[in-house]
Order: sequence, then structure tokens, then C-alpha cells
Amino acid sequence: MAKVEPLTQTEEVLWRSLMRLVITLPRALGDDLVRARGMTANEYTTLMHLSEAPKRELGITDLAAAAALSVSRMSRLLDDLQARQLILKRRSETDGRGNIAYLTRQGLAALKSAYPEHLASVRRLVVDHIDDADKARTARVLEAVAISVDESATRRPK
Amino acid sequence: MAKVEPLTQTEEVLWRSLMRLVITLPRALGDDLVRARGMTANEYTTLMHLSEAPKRELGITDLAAAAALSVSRMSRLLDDLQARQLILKRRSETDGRGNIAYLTRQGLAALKSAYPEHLASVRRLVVDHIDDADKARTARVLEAVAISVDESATRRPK
DNA sequence: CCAAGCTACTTGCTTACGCAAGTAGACTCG
DNA sequence: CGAGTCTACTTGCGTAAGCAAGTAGCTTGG
Repeated sequence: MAKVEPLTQTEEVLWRSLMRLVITLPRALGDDLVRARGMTANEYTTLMHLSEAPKRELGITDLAAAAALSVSRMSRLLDDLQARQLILKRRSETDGRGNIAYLTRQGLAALKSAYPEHLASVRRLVVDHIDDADKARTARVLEAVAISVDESATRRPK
Repeated sequence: MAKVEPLTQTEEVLWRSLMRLVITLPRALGDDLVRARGMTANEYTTLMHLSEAPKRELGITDLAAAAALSVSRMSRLLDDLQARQLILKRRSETDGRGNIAYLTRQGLAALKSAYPEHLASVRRLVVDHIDDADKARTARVLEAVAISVDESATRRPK
């Protein structure tokens, strides 16, 4: 294994900024949401995914994939949400194995009431710092990277 | 609080991709590093920060800030690294309160030996998916966002 | 010059998470 | 149609992380 070509200056900045974001952003965002609504970012996005689903219900595995969490984590997260009446876990009628999560009226209300606050955070932390001219390009770049990472994650687990 | 203007389509893609990355990237990267070198991403970057410091030594608080970790976490992380002989914690001579971490010869060697592997991961997961033409712009955008999030984090803690 | 406050850690505790093993229901093909 | 495999969860457990409280050493204003 010979000498490796290091990253360029630009690539280095790109990389370090991304790593920093990756650590820092979820915390900042979660803090905002918790302070304002007593809800974590994962809980919020889980409710959001449910609200966008056909009959406002989804299986646990699907939800876990949508939120990029492990199935076990999602299972427990849903238990918490259920304890707060925001969702309902109920046995599927067509498939006896499992438990689909269903967004309750209160869950939808909680989601809607958290939305403005959350949206403001997203703007303040991220969107407002990007030039309109750069948005489309940046969106495409990030999307491509996100897809590549997802694939590498799903392809690997042997 | 009246109706809120939602994100544009483009902003939505940007945002969701970033969120996905934020969850997914550290896992993918950590997995690579752990598999190849038995080292977590935080351990790696901590060693890296040390290697870049003036006398290869830094206080725990500084290291924590550099890695965007809590001081307590960094304290324990350094204990682990010390147990593996990669760093040394020693009392500062000029300030009796603390404990500066010092990169050992073996620590530097471990860092160097992990570098090619790590660099390959970074390329495979991120850099290779970005057009050369887009790199500079993306780097600037991410840097700006990272700075904004950092500021919001340091300004808030009341 | 010393008391009050500040700083640099460490330690105890809680929480968020993933992995591995277990269980129960569905699917398949010989 | 039943044995073996597969799928959808749940539960037990270990690890990574943050927060809060404690301790010891520095700094400063009266």
C-alpha cells in the first residue's frame, strides 16, 4: 500500500464541515424541539412519516427505514408515543405478525402544532444560510450523497 | 401566529437529504473504521486533532470542543485511549487543575495506519459523488451552515 | 491577602440507541 | 399439507452520550 493522495483543500473543508454538521445539527434541532414541544427530532419525523402515509398508518419496519433507525429502536419509540396517546399500535388484520402504528387525532394535532416552530428552526439553522442561487445545486449534491450512503448501509450488513 | 410559508420543493429535498445524512453518515463511517481498525470515528478525530496541535497535546475541554462532544464524554473517551496506550493524560505543569492529553508514538502510528482506510471511506461515501465543478460551492455552503449551527449551540446554553 | 467566584475536570446517573436472541405468524414446494 | 424457511416484531443487554453534582486549583476585587 503506497502513499495515498490526500484530499484537496476544498474537499477537506467540505468534509470537515459535513462531519461537524452531522454531530451538531441533530443536537441543535432536537434541543429546539424538546424545549418547545417536549418532542425529540426522531419522534417528530416519525409522526411526520405517519401523517404522510396512505391511511396514516405504517408498519414498524417501514417506519424504522423511513427514519433511518433500527427496528428495535422504533419499536420502543412507538411505545413512548403510544403512552402519550400520539399514536396507536394495533395488530394488523391481514398479517397476524404485526402491529401497525396509527396516528391518532392528538398525534396529528401535536405534529401540526410543532410544525411552525420546527420550520423556523430549520430555516434559522440551515436554509437561511444558503443563497437561493445555490439551493438547487446543493439539494442535488446532498441527495446524491445521501443515496450513496444509504446504499452502502443496506448493501453491507452481511 | 398566522399561517407559515412552507419550504419550497428544493428546500424540502435539501433538508430531508441533510437529515438523512446526519443519521446515516456517522454510522457508515464508524462501521468502516471499527471494522478496519477497532476505532470509532470520535476516537479517530480526537487523535487527529491531537496530531495537529502545537506540541501534540491539548486540554480536555479543547478536545471536547474540537470534536463537538461534551467534556464528560471526552474525559472518558480519553481514558479508553489511554488504556490502549494511544494517548497519555498528564497533569499540566502550569495549571494544576488539569490533565492535558498527549499523543503517544503509538497513537500517532495508529492514526497514520488508519488514515488510508478512512480516506477511502470518505471518498467512497461522499467526495466521489460530488462533481468537481460543485465541490467549491458545496464546501462553502456547508461551512456556512456548520458555522451557524455552532454559533446557535454556543450562544444558547443559558 | 483572602473570600467569592470561576475553570477544568471527574464521577454517578439516565437516556438513546443498536445488536442478538427469542417468538409467533406467514409462505413455499416436494 | 407439513417441514423448513422467512418475516415482523419484542425483549435483554451492552455501549455511547449528555447532564448534574462534586472537587480541586486558579483569579480578582475590596
